[in-house]
Amino acid sequence: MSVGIRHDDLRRRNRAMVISAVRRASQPSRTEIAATTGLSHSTISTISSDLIAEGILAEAKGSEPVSMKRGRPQVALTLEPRAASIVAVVLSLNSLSAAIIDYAGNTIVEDTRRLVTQRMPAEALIDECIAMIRRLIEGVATSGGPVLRIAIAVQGITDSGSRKLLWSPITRHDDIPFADRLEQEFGVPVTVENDCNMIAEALRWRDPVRYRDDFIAILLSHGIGMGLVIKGELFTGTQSSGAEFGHMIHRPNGALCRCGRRGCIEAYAGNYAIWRNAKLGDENAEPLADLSDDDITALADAARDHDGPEREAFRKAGEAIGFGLGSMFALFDPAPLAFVGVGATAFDLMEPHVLSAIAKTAGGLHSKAISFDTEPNEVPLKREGAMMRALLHVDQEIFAARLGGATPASAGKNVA
Amino acid sequence: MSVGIRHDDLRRRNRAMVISAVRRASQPSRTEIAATTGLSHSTISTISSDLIAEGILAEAKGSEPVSMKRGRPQVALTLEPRAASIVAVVLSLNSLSAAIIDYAGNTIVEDTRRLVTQRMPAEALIDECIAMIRRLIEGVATSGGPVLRIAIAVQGITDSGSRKLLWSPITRHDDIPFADRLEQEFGVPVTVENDCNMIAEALRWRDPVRYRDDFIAILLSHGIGMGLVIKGELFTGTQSSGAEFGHMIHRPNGALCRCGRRGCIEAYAGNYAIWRNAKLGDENAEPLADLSDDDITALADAARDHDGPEREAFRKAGEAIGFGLGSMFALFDPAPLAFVGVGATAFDLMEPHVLSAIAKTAGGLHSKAISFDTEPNEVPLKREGAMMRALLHVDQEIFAARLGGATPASAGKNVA
DNA sequence: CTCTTTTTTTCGAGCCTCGAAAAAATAGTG
DNA sequence: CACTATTTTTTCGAGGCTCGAAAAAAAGAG
Repeated sequence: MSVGIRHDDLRRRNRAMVISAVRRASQPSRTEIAATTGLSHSTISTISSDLIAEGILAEAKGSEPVSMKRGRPQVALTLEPRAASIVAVVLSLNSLSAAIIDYAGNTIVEDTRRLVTQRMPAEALIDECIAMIRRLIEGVATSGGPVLRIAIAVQGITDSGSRKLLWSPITRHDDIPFADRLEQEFGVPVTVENDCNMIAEALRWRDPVRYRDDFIAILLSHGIGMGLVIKGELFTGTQSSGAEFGHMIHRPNGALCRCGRRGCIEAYAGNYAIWRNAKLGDENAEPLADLSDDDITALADAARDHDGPEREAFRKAGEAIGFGLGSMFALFDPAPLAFVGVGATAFDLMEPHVLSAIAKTAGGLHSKAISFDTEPNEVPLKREGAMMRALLHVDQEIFAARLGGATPASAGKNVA
Repeated sequence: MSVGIRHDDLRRRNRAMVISAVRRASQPSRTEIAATTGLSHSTISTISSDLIAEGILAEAKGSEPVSMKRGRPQVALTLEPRAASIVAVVLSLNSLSAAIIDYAGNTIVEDTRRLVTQRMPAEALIDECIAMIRRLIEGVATSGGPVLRIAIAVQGITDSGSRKLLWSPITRHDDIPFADRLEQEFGVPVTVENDCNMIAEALRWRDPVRYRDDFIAILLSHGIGMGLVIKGELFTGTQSSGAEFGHMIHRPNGALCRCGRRGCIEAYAGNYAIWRNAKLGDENAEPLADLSDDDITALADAARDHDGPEREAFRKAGEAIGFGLGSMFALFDPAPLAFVGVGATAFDLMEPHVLSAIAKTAGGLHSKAISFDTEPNEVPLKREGAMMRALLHVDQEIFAARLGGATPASAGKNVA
């Protein structure tokens, strides 16, 4: 059971609230923070002056004095960019990219490389990550705050502790201990998380009005991924990263899936499945290893142009997604949807079939709560998501907990 | 966003911890509470003497001095039965039952009636509840603490605020405002919740070792219901009680379901579906309104006795449940399962097919985490679940929040 | 009867948040 | 340009809460 609240937890939590309020709002004043947190002005004043003294927050000097009201003007608080930095890594099929990002969320430097991930040993994958991160860190050695966290977004299933890549389509190897190895190497906490979960995290920050407490991000690419936010929390499995929408069963004993099983949603709606249905008309054909985005847009163009196997393939994909969503909605009710990835460019071909399938399910009851949005480019979302995860960790676990003025890492600046 | 922690929240939360520790453990001493909550002995001492002074807890006098160690013996703390009482109501197809239960969880008085729920107007359902509760309360007017909460467990879907019965197989009417009407009538907070969720809550208290942070209770009866606990929390929909396992889609456009749609799991695994498959062999036949338990056990006996349509019907049921579980496990990983209700007596007929279906899904990966347990009698579980919900509310929301010595019920004592 | 051991209570110290009042900083006003 | 009204931020004392240490309480052991 959860443990009692000690006296020092209180400060820690309220510091976390203040930091979080500053990260969320754009340059809030102390008064605004008091309003959103419900804490008193005196408390906010104390905490924020501590945070400023510690070099975590700063007063925004040169900004617009937007108020134009009478009275003492509000002073906007910002995150101090040099308080820390983090590394966001995105590892996908045949591609690795990494960026160093400051505490305010500005990218300082980034790099991308093509790899042949499926032919590399597990160790080589780890080594490539380490090498890229090391190059980036060395390149910016002098500027910026200390790196306090590394977050990796990866295609595949990770453990619920975000330490290992349990299974991934980008490699034949299992249980790759990214977090342990990178922590050894850099002496900084590291997490590996599912890329679709990171996409969901990113959407929340991009459009907090639309994507608030409950929404679903579905990645339509070679496979089908999902990131799920329910009741304000990223939804993960109890043992793994979970939320494997693509491997819910659409038709028992149905089409052959890349995972080796049959009837998964992905086996109807993944790019390889659409291609297979359109070109081969054989649900049991071995899935292709990779397809270019152009292959898919070509299929979509053909489907838009004339009736035929292409159009039918997209219909089947939409149907599989719709029934799958209907089953999910039976569990937790409908929520706004974002379709991400190259498949989203063809979503117009699937949408009517998605909707008609949902209408045949329990989810159809509240179909007003369903809305679709599409975002073809998933890459920046993955990076933003990993970035936000890392920054939030620094906010909540590191900076909120620095009590008593003892600020070990950052060379003597605060303490006043 | 969540609000900052005020100074008085601290006491409230720690009082809640202490009460919860006493309810969970059997008669813990102050020392044990300090250990499980992580709070200091002095804090526990202060809080528990407050709670005793307020008449919420009591020292167990006549109990066994079980220790036999040296030193000052521990004094066991108990819940004071007369601190409060609650009403637990269970409303099912053609049956209404209610009980008054004291703060320690002992049933003081109970009653059950048969009703013809499907022919009653919505108002009549509410009125029957009110009448039964009123009779019970008047019967025990003098003894026991004041009624502080009423919890109703009902078949069907409720709203996420637990105020209304949105839809139910027991009546043709929708949106029945049980909570509002009963609150008006009794002046006490009331909740209506899905019965399967209450079953899950009850299992947690019956066997906290097996059913801890993650487990699934599936009710096999006329329809199929589910109560889901994930990461220690009862899982509900965002707008409704959710967790409608029975209406996940097993076969798109498949068998006719009681809900009017097609291919739901329930349309293969509900009692009416098994009966229909065994007797009529027609998936499209209109579902029967009701079946007796004997009808099902007769089918099960026949299926055990010889191969034939009965055995095949149970096979189809097991398959539907298995694929459904597999799809759920794709979302949040496998968890221990409890099959509850009359269908559980026939679970031996379904189990191999459930397992073989799961093995064909992503859930099959971690099949070691799956364990089955059966409990044929769901009625006491529903009542216990409703009881625990009500008691926990009193613990957490009412008694934990009685701060500042203002204890209306108990005459002035603490404050020192 | 005294000593040892364990539990529970008491007491002062140290934090934390809060409200009220003071200080700071600006726009309006004549 | 001095003064006033207004709004934000800081300061300060009060009140609460938890904690650790020490004291008190309540047994069994010898």
